[in-house]
Amino acid sequence: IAVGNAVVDMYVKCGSLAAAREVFDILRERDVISWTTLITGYLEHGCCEAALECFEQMRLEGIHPNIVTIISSLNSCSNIGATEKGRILHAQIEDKEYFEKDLVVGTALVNMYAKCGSLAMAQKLFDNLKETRDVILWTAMIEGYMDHGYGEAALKCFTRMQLEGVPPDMFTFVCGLKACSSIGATEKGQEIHAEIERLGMTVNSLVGNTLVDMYAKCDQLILARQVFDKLPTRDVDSWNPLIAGHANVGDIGDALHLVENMCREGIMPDPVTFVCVLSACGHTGMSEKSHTYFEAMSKDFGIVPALVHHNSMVDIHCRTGQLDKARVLIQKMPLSPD
RNA sequence: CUAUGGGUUAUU
Repeated sequence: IAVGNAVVDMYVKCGSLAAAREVFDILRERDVISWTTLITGYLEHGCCEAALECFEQMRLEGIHPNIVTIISSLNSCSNIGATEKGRILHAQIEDKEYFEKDLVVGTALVNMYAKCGSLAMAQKLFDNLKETRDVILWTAMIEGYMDHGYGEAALKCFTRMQLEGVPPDMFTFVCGLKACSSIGATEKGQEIHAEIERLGMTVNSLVGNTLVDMYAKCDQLILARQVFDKLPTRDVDSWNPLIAGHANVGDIGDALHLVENMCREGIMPDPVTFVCVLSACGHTGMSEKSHTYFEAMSKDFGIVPALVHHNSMVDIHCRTGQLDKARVLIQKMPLSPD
């Protein structure tokens, strides 16, 4: 049975969920590890509903979930915002008081409640963990506040973490910067920026790109540009926030210049770049130009317009009062409108 | 050394 489980796990880790399922289905015996391996496989492939169905199926077949199964399933709930199911899983933990104080279980619970927007519950469990709190737990809590519109609370949490002597890592910095973006806290952003510089973490492309995004979202385009210019490597994800920043303040000309410069450096626009460009058209009422860019997307750059792009086109025509045209666009969409 | 915890950019 351990060999069979290892084979299922191997296929999961190789990214072949179908093969994993096939082997799982012909196993002569299945234990809690077989099921948990499959459930985690669905989770890792983003099939969270399937993962949760699998959890139910397992119970129907009389296999009792253990704490690992629960942690994995809590993650599925986090990813799809399945609060009720998450609450039920939480209640199903045997030795709940014991496991709530376990860092891994506690973090999975805090993360689940935070992602589902039950911040009070997340905070309560977080407080309960007291001495053992590590950077991952802190980051889950900060991200929860940040993602639900509580930028101030997120920053307070970020500060408290440092006061308690837990050093932030790149994930924490990214959350802190996003919290600044969400409330336009330029000064706090600069403070965090200075710290990132001190630690030499600007060489990390994720952190560097997030800094550009933070300044751009705070409408500090000059500062955004300064960070951008100092990035050791620039990819499309470094250009996009800068382009979006200009697009959002209505600088369509500057936004387009940036796109040109990017192309000149050999970096091709991606679907996000075009959302920025189309959004800029919307903000400046350029409904005619938008068709040019929309067509160039597939013709010149080989990017198949996604739903967001079609939605942007609809938005542009609504903003310019061309509701009839917007209606036609919706009707003629090659994708099903949302 | 068969399964388990946090991550960046865009439209409404």
